[in-house]
Parts: sequence; C-alpha cells; structure tokens
Amino acid sequence: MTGKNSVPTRKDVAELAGVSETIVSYVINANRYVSAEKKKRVLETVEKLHYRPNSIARALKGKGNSHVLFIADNVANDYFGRLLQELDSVAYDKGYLVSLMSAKNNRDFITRILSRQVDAVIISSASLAENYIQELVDNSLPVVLLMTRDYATVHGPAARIYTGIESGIMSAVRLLYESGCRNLVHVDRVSRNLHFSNRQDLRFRGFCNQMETLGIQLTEHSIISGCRDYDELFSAVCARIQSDEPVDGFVCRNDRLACTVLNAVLACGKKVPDDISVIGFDDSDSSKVIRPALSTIAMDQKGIASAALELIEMMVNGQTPTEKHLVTRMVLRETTRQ
Amino acid sequence: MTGKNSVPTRKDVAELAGVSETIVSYVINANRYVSAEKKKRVLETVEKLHYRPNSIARALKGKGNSHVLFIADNVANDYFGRLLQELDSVAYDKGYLVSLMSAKNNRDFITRILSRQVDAVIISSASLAENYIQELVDNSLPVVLLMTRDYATVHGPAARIYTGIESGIMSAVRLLYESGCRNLVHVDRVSRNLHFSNRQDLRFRGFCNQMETLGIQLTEHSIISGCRDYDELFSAVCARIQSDEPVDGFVCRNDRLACTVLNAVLACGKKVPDDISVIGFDDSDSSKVIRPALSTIAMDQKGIASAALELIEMMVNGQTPTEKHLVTRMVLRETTRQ
DNA sequence: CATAAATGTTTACACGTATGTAGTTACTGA
DNA sequence: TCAGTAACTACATACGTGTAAACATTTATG
Repeated sequence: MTGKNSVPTRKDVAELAGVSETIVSYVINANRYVSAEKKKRVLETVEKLHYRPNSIARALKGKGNSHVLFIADNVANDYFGRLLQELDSVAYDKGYLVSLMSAKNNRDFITRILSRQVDAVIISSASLAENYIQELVDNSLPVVLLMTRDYATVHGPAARIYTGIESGIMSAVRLLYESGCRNLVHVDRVSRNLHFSNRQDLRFRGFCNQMETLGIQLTEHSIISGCRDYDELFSAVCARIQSDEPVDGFVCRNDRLACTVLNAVLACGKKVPDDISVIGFDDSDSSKVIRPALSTIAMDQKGIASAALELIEMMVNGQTPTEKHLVTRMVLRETTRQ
Repeated sequence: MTGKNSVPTRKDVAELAGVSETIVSYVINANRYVSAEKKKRVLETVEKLHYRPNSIARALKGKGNSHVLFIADNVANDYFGRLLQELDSVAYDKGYLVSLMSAKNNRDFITRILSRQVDAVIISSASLAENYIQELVDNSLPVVLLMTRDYATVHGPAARIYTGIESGIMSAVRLLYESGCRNLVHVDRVSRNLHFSNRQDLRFRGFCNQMETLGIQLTEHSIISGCRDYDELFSAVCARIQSDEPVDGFVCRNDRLACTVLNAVLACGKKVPDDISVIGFDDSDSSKVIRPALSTIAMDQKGIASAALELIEMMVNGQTPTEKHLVTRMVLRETTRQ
C-alpha cells in the first residue's frame, strides 16, 4: 500500500498474500480455477485489508460500474422522494449506486450521461424530449422508462414500467361514479410554463377513457387546467363551484392539487364528501394530515424500484427487456363516500 | 470510432483532426501550448463528434471525477427532496454528478464509498456513526457535514455547514414567548427504534438553550418524546392537554409532527392560536395546506447546496475547508399569534 | 512410460486518459 | 553563423482492473 491511508489495490493484496495479481483477480471474480489454498489466503488478505475492487478501473475495462442514473424533472416531492428511497435501498442490496439528474433538453445532457459510463438510466420525466431518450437507446445504453406518459416515438430495446397510474385514475373515476357522482372534474397540474396534459399523459388519458366508458360526454367544464399557481387554482375551483355547471367530484392529478381543491370546496361552504367528493394521487403526508383526511391513490414505489432493477439486470446481461406492470392502491379516507 | 453507435474517444478526435492524441488532450485541458490552427481543428472535431472526455478514465488517472455522494438517513421527505433538488441543480452547473446513499453502519459501507472514487461526500445523517465519518476523513476524502447535530468526535479537515436550525428553533421559542406563551412543549421525533434527541441534536439543544435564556425551568413535561408513531403522538398530545400541567405552545421538530399536534389540539376543542400556538419546521407542503395554515421555519436549501459545493471545490483544490453559516426563515401563518 | 488432458499460474496487453520528458522546429540576439 | 530559447509536438508510461494466451505442473489414460 502506497500511503498509510490510501485505499488498497489488487497489487497490495497479491503481495501480502504471496500470489500474483491475476490470482487475486480470479478469486474476486470467481471465474477461473484457483487452488483452494491460495484462494483461502487471498480471501483472508482481502478481508484483512478491506480490499474492494476499484469500480472505476473496472468500469474502464467495460465490465460495468454497477451504477444507475435516475432522471426526473423534479425530485422534490413526496412521490419521487419515496421512489428514490426505495430505489436506493434495492440498489444498495444489489451493489448498485444511484445517481441523480434533472431532465434537461440539451445535447450536453446526453454526452454527459454517455461519458459517465453508467450501466443504465431510469427515466421518469414529463419534459425530456423523446429524441434524447432515443439517442441513449441508440448508444446501446439500457433505458428503463417509467411510464407516466406514452413514449410513442421511442423505438428499440427500452424497458417499460407501467406504474398503474392510468388504471388507478380509472378506478378513482369509477369509484366516484358508483358513489353517486355524476359531474366529475379533472384537475390538471399548475405550472408557469403552461404545458397542459394531453392524451399522451396517462393520468389524463385514464380520466378520459373511464369517462367515455361510463358514457359521460367530456366538455370544457370537465377539466380545470392552465392555472399558474395554487392561488389561481383555488380561485378557479371556487368559480367552478359557483358557476351554473354542476360539480360533485374532483379527480386530481396529485395530492398537493387535491388539498388546495379540498380547501377551496370547504371555503365555498360545501360539505365533503356529502356535496362534493375529492380524490388525490400519491398518498403524501399532506393527504394524511389535512382534515377531512384525503382519499387518494398510493403508488407501489417499492415495487417500481424492484422492477426497475430487475429490468436493468436483465438488460445488462444482454437479455431483451420485458414490460412490467404494477398496480396502485386506493386509500379511502374521508373525502369520498362509503 | 469503433462501432456506429459507440461513444467517441480521444483517439477518434485525433485521427479525424489529423493530430496526435496528446494534442487533443492539451486542447481539452488547456494546459499546454498548442498552435492556434490545430487548436481550432481539434475543437471543431470535438464539436462534430460530440466528444466528451470519459470521466471514468479521467478519474482513474486521479484527476477527479466531478462526483459527489450525498449520504442521508432518508431522502423521502420534503426537506431532503428540496435539498437534493438544489444540490443537483448547482452540481450540474459545475459539472458535478450527485449520487445517493442511505446511511448504513457497517464496514462495507465505507469500502464501497472509497472504491467508488467520488471526489467528496456530503453527510446529513443522525444515525451514521461518527467513527465511520472519521474513517472517510482519514482516507483524505473531502467531507462536508451538514450540522443537524454536534459531530463532537470528528477530527481532521471536515467542512461544516451550520444550517441555522439551532437558532431557528431559538427564534421560534422566543417568538412564542413574546406572544405570551409561558408553557411550551417540545415535540420530538416519532420512531420505532426509540432513540431520542439529546443535547447533541441541534434542534433539541436550541429549544433547551432558549428556554434557559428565558429563565424557564425545563421539566419532564416540557418534552414529548418516545412516541413510536403518529397515532401515539396524537394521544400523547391529547393527554398532555387534558392533564393538570398547562400548555400554550408546541414547538415541533418538523412539520409532519406539527400537523399531527395541530390536529390533536383542535380535536381537544382548543382554539389555535388563541389557546395554544403550534410551530413546525421545514415549510413543507403539509404546512401550506393544513387549516389553520401552519407557522413554520423554512430552511435555505439553495444556500446549503451552494455552500456545500463551494466547500467541496475548496477542498478538492487542496485548501483547508472553512465553516459556513446559513440562516432559517420564519414563515408565520395561522398557528401563531400576531 | 509416454502422451494427453486437466489443472493451476503467469505474462502481456488493453480500456481512455494525463503528463513528464524528450524531441523538433523556428525564432531571437550576438 | 551559432548558441540559446521559445513554441510546439510526440513518445512513453501510469492509473487499477480483466482476461486471452502462454506456460508450468499435476493427474489421468493408453
């Protein structure tokens, strides 16, 4: 070992164990015959020095880095936080390291990823251009898509995880319908950049599909979108309630929206859930502490994380990726009937 | 370039530009004389091929990886989510990649980090043993400590960021005192593992210090701790209110706790803030949507993130790290008077 | 016993990069 | 003209690893 406090290398192990470096390598990777005696000596030395192969050097030899990159628009919310936590947990168990990058639409973004030698990327972004994803795929980098929208134009061997949001929203709509609601409104995200959901967005699609299945005509009054912040949303909800068009249920794209909607509904003097039902999405802390407690849809973050890593391991091993389907869970609290 | 879809290397650039690999290297790193003409050719070729030096190979040569590791107990909460987001943002601008690891107290954890060749680690953990941190420092790995507690035994060149939580809590206590509260209670974390806060914990310390400054004697009734979950906390708060000991203010270690406290207070028929004040910590979504809206303390995640990367750059450049001090911001809403 | 086969070990090179050192050319001043 | 230097380029090596191929030794086979 060169310095007193430097990380030991294969060479250090070999010298101390009195064998060649190659033997050490074979023992570590367990892919060649090594005599039992030397193997034992090597393993003891490894233990003694706390040797661990340098993953950087290993990556350089093209043997994989055990490194996955998670790309999302914004990790600062309950859903992503928990997903990241689970991802980190299953990744750690499999020896993987998880890195993070916000989705950015410029070329540099792609070359950066490529130059990082990560083994795979997991993408959960509404804003990342599909041709960038395509480029990653074309560079034979294993890609796992968390389907929050329909990645229509992405071709080639990309793994897809259907998190169940579409059917989750559909169940929510059905639930409200069965509890008597006939005038549902879908609440879309608030944003300063004004890009609204469309049929590519699986939540929006789920809402529309289920409404159609129920034979309900969608109108401009069925959707609240285009609000730039939560105050605007609050006002929009109040205006909607006080308008001539009837409403008896709000299906919201996430809990944060749902809480604002709920507060607006209550502020208008309506009873929840008797007059109006509200349902959110995420099972966030907010949904648990707000009163009345918000009914919501919980995603299976742990399942998603496991699925992602399974798919990655498949792809890393050269297998063609499959699709994985997960389901959401309804969490019925106090803003829905029954 | 070897395959059609493979990442270009320095060699590809050199061949296409008609220069030697060394020249390319010098141009990229701008640390040697290169004729203007060749420099131009190289840069054009770099642009054309979208070449970017392989950070893995560069790291192997000991030139740094532009890679920082963020270690926390649990990223699944509002505070960490936003911090991570900011960290990712400033890191990206400086060319750094941010990775994630949950704090684990075993040797393997340390060797894993060391074998990853990261340039620095940022630690924000209440549970990671200090001797593990010490070991990272001893291996001359730049360490930035986010001070949520007093890392008393960590010696050597570790950078420290004081996020202002201690003075934040102190301000909160003072505020409640000045608004008339004379019987304050500190609400500690809920946990199944039952490790309570002590004077090492900066929030707890802040509470105790300010109480002492105000000349208020701390008793066993001044603290609610040891609850294993939020239901238990709810009951504990109700019991406390209905006991003989007076209460007129709760200072909570985070918003999630504060929301449960607030709901319990209201359930006991008390008026907030007239009878009892409640203050949280984090400025989370929950604090914004709960009614009455929760007064809370906001941390400067962006400032913390910037400070962390500044400190890291200092340490990477061989300078001895300094301390950084940030401040919290009081967000007064409806659960405190005035 | 000779030879083939199986087992165990080592040598040598490659991955993509940075850079010390040496080499080449062109320019300067005497 | 020649030495000396500045400006530029190239060679060779190293980082820590994986592994093909060569080599060495033991064991099995005819």
